[in-house]
Amino acid sequence: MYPKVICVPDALRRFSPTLRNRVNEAGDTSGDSRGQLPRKPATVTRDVSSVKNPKHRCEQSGQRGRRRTKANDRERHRMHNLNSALDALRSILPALPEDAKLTKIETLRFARNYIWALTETLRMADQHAHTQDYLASDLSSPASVLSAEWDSASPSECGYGTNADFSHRSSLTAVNEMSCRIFSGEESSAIPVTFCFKSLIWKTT
DNA sequence: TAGGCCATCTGGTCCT
DNA sequence: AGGACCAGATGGCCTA
Repeated sequence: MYPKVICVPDALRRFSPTLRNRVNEAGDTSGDSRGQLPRKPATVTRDVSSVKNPKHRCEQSGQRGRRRTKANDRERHRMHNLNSALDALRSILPALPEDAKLTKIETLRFARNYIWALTETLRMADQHAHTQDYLASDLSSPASVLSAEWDSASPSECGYGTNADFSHRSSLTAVNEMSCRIFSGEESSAIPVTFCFKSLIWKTT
């Protein structure tokens, strides 16, 4: 189903407690909260005269300049909306370890793979129900997936990838291997499927 | 210093 | 004409 596991060392850094502390110390909760300093205010425009690229040396006065400024504002607003949508997507994904924030591409990959994982869970639950009348509750509905619990698991338990896939990355950071068990309500009816947290992020199409 | 991620600016294209 | 969307370019910040 999934192709190869990709190695994203830079992204893994965000799971490091050390880096998380840096973020907290900076106190930056807006914009980029990945440990970088706050950006310039959105209303501050770039000094185009300092830009070397001729493309950026456009006339900023007169009607053309006003149109360009308005277009820039719209584009900024559009990108902010896009980022808000990404934040909304992050908010409904399972909690990350130590509040690490996924990058944009990681968020999209995680969401895609998480959807796949949920779909697989429902499919397996459905199969199980056919054989043992296992789940009387309506597991056929995605809304019935009430919670996701993270716990520790060895990479070999994940089912995707191999130990070798993770060993070199684990040496880079103090990342805990994470897995996700998806419940259908009561814990006693936990679907016997364990997903590897990192696999959901790193797996690509 | 290189590479990753990001915000922003910019001009082109398409649509209303 | 003006707005939305897109991709390229640029520079800042950060970590290894």
